[in-house]
Amino acid sequence: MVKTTTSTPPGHVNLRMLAEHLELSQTTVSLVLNNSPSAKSIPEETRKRVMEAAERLNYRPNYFARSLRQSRSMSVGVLAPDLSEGYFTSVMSGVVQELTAAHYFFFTACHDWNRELIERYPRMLVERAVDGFLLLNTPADHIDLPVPVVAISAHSRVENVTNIVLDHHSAVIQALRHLYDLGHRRIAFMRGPRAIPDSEFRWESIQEVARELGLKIDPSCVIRIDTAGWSMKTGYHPMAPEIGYKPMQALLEKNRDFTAIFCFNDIAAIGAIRALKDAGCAVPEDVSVVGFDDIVSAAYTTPSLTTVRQPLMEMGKRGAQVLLERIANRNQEFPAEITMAPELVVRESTGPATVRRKL
Amino acid sequence: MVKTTTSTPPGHVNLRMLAEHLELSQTTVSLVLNNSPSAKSIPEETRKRVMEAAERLNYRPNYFARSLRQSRSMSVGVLAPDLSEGYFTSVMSGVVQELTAAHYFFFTACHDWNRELIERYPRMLVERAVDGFLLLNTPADHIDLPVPVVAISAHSRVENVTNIVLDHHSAVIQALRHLYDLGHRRIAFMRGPRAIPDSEFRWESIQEVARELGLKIDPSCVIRIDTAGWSMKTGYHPMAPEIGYKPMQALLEKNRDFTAIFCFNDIAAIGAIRALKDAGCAVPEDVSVVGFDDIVSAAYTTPSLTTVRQPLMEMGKRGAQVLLERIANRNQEFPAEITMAPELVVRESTGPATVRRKL
DNA sequence: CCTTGCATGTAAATCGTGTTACAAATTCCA
DNA sequence: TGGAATTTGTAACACGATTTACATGCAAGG
Repeated sequence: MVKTTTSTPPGHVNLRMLAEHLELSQTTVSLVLNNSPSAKSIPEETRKRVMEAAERLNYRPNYFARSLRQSRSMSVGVLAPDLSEGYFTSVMSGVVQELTAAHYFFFTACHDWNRELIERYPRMLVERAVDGFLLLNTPADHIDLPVPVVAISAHSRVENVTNIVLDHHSAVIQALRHLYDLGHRRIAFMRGPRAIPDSEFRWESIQEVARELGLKIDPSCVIRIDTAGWSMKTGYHPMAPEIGYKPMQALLEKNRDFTAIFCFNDIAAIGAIRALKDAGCAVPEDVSVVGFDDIVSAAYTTPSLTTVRQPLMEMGKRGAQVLLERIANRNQEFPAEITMAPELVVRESTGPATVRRKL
Repeated sequence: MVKTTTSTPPGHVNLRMLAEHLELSQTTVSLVLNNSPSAKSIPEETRKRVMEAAERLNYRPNYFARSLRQSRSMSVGVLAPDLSEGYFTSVMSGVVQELTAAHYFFFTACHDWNRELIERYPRMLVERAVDGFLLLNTPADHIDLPVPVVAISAHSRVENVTNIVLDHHSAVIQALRHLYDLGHRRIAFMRGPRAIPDSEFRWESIQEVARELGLKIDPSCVIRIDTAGWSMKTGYHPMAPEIGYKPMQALLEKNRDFTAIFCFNDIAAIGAIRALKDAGCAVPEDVSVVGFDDIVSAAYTTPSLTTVRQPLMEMGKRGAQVLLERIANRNQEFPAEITMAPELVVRESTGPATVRRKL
């Protein structure tokens, strides 16, 4: 009995077959198809024959053979904490546009904040010969890779890494100025988890801007998103609003002496609003809430979210552009940091500070 | 002058170098490392030497050479409409768990409902020798692929495709029964976009169940999510709540004679609630809203969403399991369809039907 | 007549691994 | 002791495209 399932699809034609069909050598055909510089001596007539035959026989160069030879894969690795709502989704929508246009595909790897995975996945992807890396919200400090790396929302000054960062100072100024102008003086803060690179930078900007505005930060009004227990293995979705609900609830139990809260991101803000509501606080009448990111849902929640818009899609787009640029011209200079401008979007979750009765 | 930049990283050791170092042939080394059956004659002593040297020299087989030879890639292709909030994110969280555990990576391609891309991307990924496909929410009718395919939330009876589907009949019974028991008799429906495979199946179940319950469906109370204008190229995020906001708004302008609405998904429900609120209708006092999916945000919106929980993560998990199973045993029987059970989650967006004044 | 240059290509090496077919040495056994 | 079987390995090819180095024929120029 004959094997009926061949590994290559039946009609699949390779370079040798194409060359035989044309009664030319593989070299000639290859040179023409790749429009190689040393093919300039090949007459137009032959070129045309080759192109037509390739088209007609539906010739597709074997991806692995080609990659083996050129040692490049036309694909990049994307390293992210998780496939969370909001951040990942928004950034990637920009990334996808650019990569697709350049005929690049991408591998996604989720490290789930696991230190070991943050180091292992890049190595595994290098073995798969990705041409470059896109790091989303992932510390790049201890990563040493033989290919270009672009880190979005990270701040590591590492050779070989281009950082795409937000102007946090400007972001914080806009948010706090807005609250200040509404009369808020006692503002609570929900800091981001330690693992996220932006967290510390944002917090430093907050302290700085608070000083500039003459705002006192009451340590008992500062809470922090806790990543303990985050794990995809448990099936727990890491970026659920719960991350904001819990700390908000904890804060409300010990201290209600604030009229506004500045949350680390929109997801957490949605959770925080829910916690406020469950505790009998109206938003924005009793407490104003400011989020961060401006995810797509932010405009549709009730109340809709006042938030600092991070141009996530543009950051993804820009990041991918730079990466592709760096891949194409490996030995060229490249920017070490690109700063993007945030923009405050005022919606319903903030309002004038009112003198409240002690709840 | 000597080339200083070699294509392979300096310390990178290949099979030849490893063999030379061991003073053995490449064959022997290869046989041992792959634990090939014809290697059983190689003495334990030699095996051990080989393994140790490979470990010590940190030998990594070249991915392309290996794939070229074996024509398999240890990666699968994921085809989805977009990287939307909710659906994609939830399903993929399950998929990632399984693939990662099996040392598989995946390419993601977004077809954006473009017919041509739905056919082209699979071909491109086949060229990259993915070992199988996972189709998310994507029609598989006209796809003919030489590798195993698992379609999640599609209903195409195509040879070679395993479908992971929800029991829509059960889902609709639970939702409509719930509304019926709350006294609702005039129920509006927001149908899904034509492009999404689930849309028609869901709608058929709705008509069927409505008959069973003796509910009349008023055609003027049936609206439909419109995909016209969805496009990633425009930067418009396809799965924004806006998809529900607009049709709801349109419905309210011409007809307010209903006390509940059953939305195609949670994202649309969030948009619909917003539209209701903007039109002066309270949820659930004036209109009850039922969503579909139970995305992570559903529990945190205001009001929180009554919705039919689709076990998206489990569907992704199960889909990936089946795919890996099929890849491992190519010639084996496999299930053509796997049905998952939905579950109604009652929250705040539904309440008793009240006799309302004509608005 | 001999060299040079150009046009038009081709043979063969290369990338790194997996695998088939075979060789040399040793042991076994009647 | 001669032949078969087993052990221990190796040479060489396949995978499919790219690329270097070289070949051939022909015209021009000295």
